[in-house]
This record gives sequence, structure tokens and C-alpha cells, in this order.
Amino acid sequence: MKDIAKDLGVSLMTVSKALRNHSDISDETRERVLKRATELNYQPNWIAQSLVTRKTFLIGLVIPDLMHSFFAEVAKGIGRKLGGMGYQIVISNTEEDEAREERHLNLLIARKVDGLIVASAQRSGRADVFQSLEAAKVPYVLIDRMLAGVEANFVGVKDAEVGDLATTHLIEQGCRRIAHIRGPAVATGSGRLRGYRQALARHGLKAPTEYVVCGESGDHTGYEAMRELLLVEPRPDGVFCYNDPVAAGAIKAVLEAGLSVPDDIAIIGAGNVHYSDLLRVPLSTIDQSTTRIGEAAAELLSECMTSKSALPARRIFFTPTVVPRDSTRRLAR
Amino acid sequence: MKDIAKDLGVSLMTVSKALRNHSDISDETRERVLKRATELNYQPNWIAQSLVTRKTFLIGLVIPDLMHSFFAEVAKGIGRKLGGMGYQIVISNTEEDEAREERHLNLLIARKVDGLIVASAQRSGRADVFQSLEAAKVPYVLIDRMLAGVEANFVGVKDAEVGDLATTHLIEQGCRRIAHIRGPAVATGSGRLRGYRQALARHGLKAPTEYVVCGESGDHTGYEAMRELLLVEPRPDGVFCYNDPVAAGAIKAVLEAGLSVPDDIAIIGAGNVHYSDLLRVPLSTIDQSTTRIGEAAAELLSECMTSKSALPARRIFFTPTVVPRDSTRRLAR
DNA sequence: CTGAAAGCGCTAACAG
DNA sequence: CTGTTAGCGCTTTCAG
Repeated sequence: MKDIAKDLGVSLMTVSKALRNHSDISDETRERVLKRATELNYQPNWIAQSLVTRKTFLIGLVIPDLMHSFFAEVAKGIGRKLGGMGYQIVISNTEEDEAREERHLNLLIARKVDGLIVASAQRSGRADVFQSLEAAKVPYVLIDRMLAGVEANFVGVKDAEVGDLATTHLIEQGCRRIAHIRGPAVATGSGRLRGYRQALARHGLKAPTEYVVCGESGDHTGYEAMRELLLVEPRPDGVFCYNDPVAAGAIKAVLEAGLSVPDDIAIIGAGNVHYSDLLRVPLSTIDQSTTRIGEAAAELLSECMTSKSALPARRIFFTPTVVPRDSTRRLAR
Repeated sequence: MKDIAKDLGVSLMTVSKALRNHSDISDETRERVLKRATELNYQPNWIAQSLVTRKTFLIGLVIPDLMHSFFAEVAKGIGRKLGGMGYQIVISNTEEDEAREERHLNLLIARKVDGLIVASAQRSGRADVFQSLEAAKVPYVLIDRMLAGVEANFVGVKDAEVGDLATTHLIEQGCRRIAHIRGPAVATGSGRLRGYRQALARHGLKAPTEYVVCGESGDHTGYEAMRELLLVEPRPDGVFCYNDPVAAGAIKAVLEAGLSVPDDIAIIGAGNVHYSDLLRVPLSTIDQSTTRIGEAAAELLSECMTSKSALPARRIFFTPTVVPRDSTRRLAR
């Protein structure tokens, strides 16, 4: 900028204004400045700019697992929406680790991101991290995983509803001994479990405690958990899995044991990841409007960032729906 | 910082030095500063810091598709390695669009990232974008997709080798009419095609031009391409697909047509994405050491960023290997 | 060991 | 319409 100003015999300010086409600059001057700028291949320094404007055009995206299609899809939706508005995304993969998440969140604050979108790995209760967010006045929106006791913007589905829907679907397909491979102790994990129990209760079904086993989040854990479940007597005839990757692993275990999906054991997941339809047995699942979650979160955040006064927290819930495929298609009833 | 200095009756400089535990500060002063800093919950402002030190601890990661497991896995490897060194990753999803990539690259430069890792969507030849990188002196390393005519750091595999390996595997399994669903016109796409042709030639096999059809990169395109291929006479008995998602889509199309994989048509992909084993038919594929690509790229970049003098460009090639699974397991022969 | 001066590259606010 | 002044929050350099 200094060079341009010198070359053109104008002041630094004139250049600055011309470059951002500020109103009060003559067309002629603006032209000259712009011309010289491209000649010199001038690149504005965002750092300096950020320092004075207090705006970085950086959004922090904190998620537990990039490899999980669900989050990758959400990330894509966010990137598209926010990218169009000139923001860039700094991503942080917490690998489902609370301490790591806290560290990264603080780094992002120190970096002065304009906003934050978080699918938190915090186990229920531990919400102190978000205190610092409030203190730092960084607008943020939670996605997918609600945090008990945090009054914050949220976009996602009601977890119990997902569990209820999935379990009810299995019951309608004629399953009577329904097991659940549960997820981590975050809101989604415990909410889906609650929904599962609720659906069973409503239909007067009981499940022994061994019918709820612990997966975590990946296909590998689904496989292991299912093998465990296969040893339980009486053997379940339906399994609701925490998410689609877990369900995919579970299907593998069932088939390996020489049993059929869905005839011996019906399986349903949650999340409707894009490759569910291509699995060993096309997977029935619960759709959560993944892409729209990302987009809605982006929009909500953008409103928070634009508005001068702090807006009241809003919660946007999408309605989950059953996507029936072969893995629960039972002829019998 | 100003507050701390005032409270303690020392100068701003003393605080600054104490905070970064610079050598020449008495232990006592340091203690006092640190104590007061935590009391006030002081958070350093990285922007101001970056402006003067010319270091942002930000790495740009430019990839064509976050949803593709391959890139998600690479991203994870990079994040883990570089995250441990204090860097954060700003990600940019180009969606295989050259113009978009160019725009994002320039944004990242303006943002003064310390380094760049790029799986470029540039079609062969168009390498002018990377001129600006050189001009801006941002260290960068290319991954997965080499760029003709760009003398740059690279980490990945030799594309022709992948194509050759896959095709040869099909031949060894007894296939004689081998088709190829090719990828986009980037290095990986054309390299794999070259390898396919090379393997056919070596074994004295011919393939009519209709045996090479165009997919792009996703499972949907694989499905469409395969349907097209099923109409060709004589029908192929083996198909090498650009990547695993494409192969997954292709399998779906074959099964839908009432044919068997691998008996009627054997199928092999490339990339060894983590769910390959869970597909309709467990997918044979070519492993490219995905995670190690990410890690190696991160290490290479970190060396470039650390070294004061510009290092000569290095190229790291991993050796691709066949991962045989059911989709090519033919009893015959 | 501590501090004063100067400045990173840019912009807000106001004066000419 | 153009320019001056005064910083943003921090670090580097060099003198006490």
C-alpha cells in the first residue's frame, strides 16, 4: 500500500479507501489505485486488517471425527454456506477427547475466530468449557450434540426421538428381542438409548440388561459389540445401533457368524450416511437431514455474528425419519 | 498485558518477556507476572503476535472432497501431526472446481498461512496458480495428485503403478475383457488410465474404446458409468474403477442387473477406504498408505517451514499394494 | 535483569 | 474528495 501511495503521489489513506471502494473517492483515483495495485500484484494483509477491525473471517469447526461421514457432510454444508460469505473454516478434530477439545477451543478463541460451531465431545455435565466461550463473547452454535445445562444455540434432532423411531421400526417389522449397541456418553448416545427404552416400554417389551452393549462410534467397535451380543441367550432378533458405521460393523459380524440380516437379526443404524445403501446389506437407518444441519448451523451463526446485540439462544430441531432398506425388511410378522 | 504491567508496576516489555519465558527475566518477576496473568485470565492475542512475528501457525489444506474418505483420512493424519506442533488447519473444499481452488489458494495466501498442503483439482497443464505460491514464498506440498510441470514437494503414489497393479490383478484372476471407469482429468485419473492400458498391452490384451467410460469421483457416478458399461457388447468380465466410491457404485449397478460380483464381473477399486470391507461385496482395492501420506506430507511441510533456506523439492512415493477381497475372487483358473 | 523507542500493515475518526 | 493523527496488541532492538 505504501508503494502504491508513493507511486501515485497520494496518501496511504486514499489507497486504503480506494481498495475497499469506500464511498468518497473519485472514480479516477480509484481506477489509478486499482490499476497500480494489480500491476504490483498487491495482496492485502488480512492479519493487519484483522488486528484493527477485530474481524478475522475465520470460523472454528470443532468435531469429534472427520472420518465419520456424518460430520464430513455437516462440515461440507457449513463450508459451502459460510465460504460463500467470505469466511474460512479452521477445523479441529477432537477424536472424542474432552481435554483435547478444551485445548482446541481455547486456541481458537486466542486466534480470535469470529464464531464457532461445535459438536462437543464433553460428557454430560462438564460444561465449564463453554463458560470461557461465553466469557470471550464468541458466538457459537452447538450441532448434533446438545449439552445439558448450557443455554446455547443448537441445531440437530431430538435424540430420544431417533432411538424411539428406530426401535419402533424394528418392532413393527416383527422383532421382539431387541438389543442396542450404544454410543459414547454424550447427549446423542444417552438420548438414543433413552428413546430405545421408551419404545420398548410403550410396546410392553422387556430387554435383559445384556441387550445393551457398548460400542463407541466406529465400525470396528460395532463389529466387536455385535460379536458380544451374539453370545447372549436368547439371541436378539433385532439390533438398533448408535450410528451407521457401528451398524455396518455389526452386519459384518452377523454375516460372519453364518446368520442372515434381516431374517435372523434385523439391524438399523442412524445418520443415513451416504454409503449406507452400498453396504453388505443395504442399511435401514434414521435420516437426520445431515446437510441441512450444517447449513442451518451456518446460517444461525452468521446471524449471531452479524447482529450487534447478543441474540437469545435458539434451538432448531429437524424431524428424523425412518429410511427402510433391506437390513430390516422382514416378510414375517 | 497492559493491565498486568500496570498492576505489577513493571513495564509492558517485562510482561511480554515473562510470558514467553524469555531468558533474561528474574524468576521472581516471572512468577508474579504468570500469577497475575492467570488471575486476569489473560489470553494472548495471536493476531497481534502474528503481525509482528510473521508466523500464524495456520496451515492451509486444500482438497477436492472432504466427503471422500480418502481425503478425510489424509486430513486426519495431517491434523494429528501438525496439531501436535501447535499448528491449526484451515480447510478448503474445492469440490473439484479449478476456479474455486484458485480463489481459495489466494485467500489462504492473503491470510498468511505458514504452509499449504494441496491435492489440486487443476487439470493437467494449468499450473499458473502455483506460480503465485512460489511468488508468495509460501512453502507447500502437493499430495496425491502430482502436477505436470510443477517442481514441487510431493507425497503420494505413482498413479500408473496403481492402474497397472489393479489391472494385472484382474488379469491374474482370469479376466480377459477388462474395462475401466476412469476418473477426472487430473494426474491420478490419467495416470491410472495409463497404467491400465500398459498392463493390458503387456499381457497382449485389447480393449475396445467403449471399455473406458467416464466416471467422476463419487459412488453415484460409478453407478451410472457401470450401467453404461453393462450395455456394451461383449460385456466386460472385469472392471478397474478409478477409486473405491466409484467401485461401490459399480457393484450396486452390477448386482441390480442380476449379475454376480465377482463371477460375472470382477471389480477392483483404489484407495482402500476404511469401509471397503463392509460393502455389498467386500471390495478388492489398491492400498496407498493413506494415513502415512498425510503424516509424511505434514512432516515434509514442517521441515520446509523450519528451514531458513528454501529446500530443494522432494518427492515421496509410497508403494501401492493389492488388497484382494471378494470382489475379484474368482474360483476359475 | 529491565525498559524506552519504534514499528508490523492496516483503518477509524475527523479535519481540511 | 483527500489527508492527518492515532492507534489495534504485540515484539524487536538496543540502551540503561
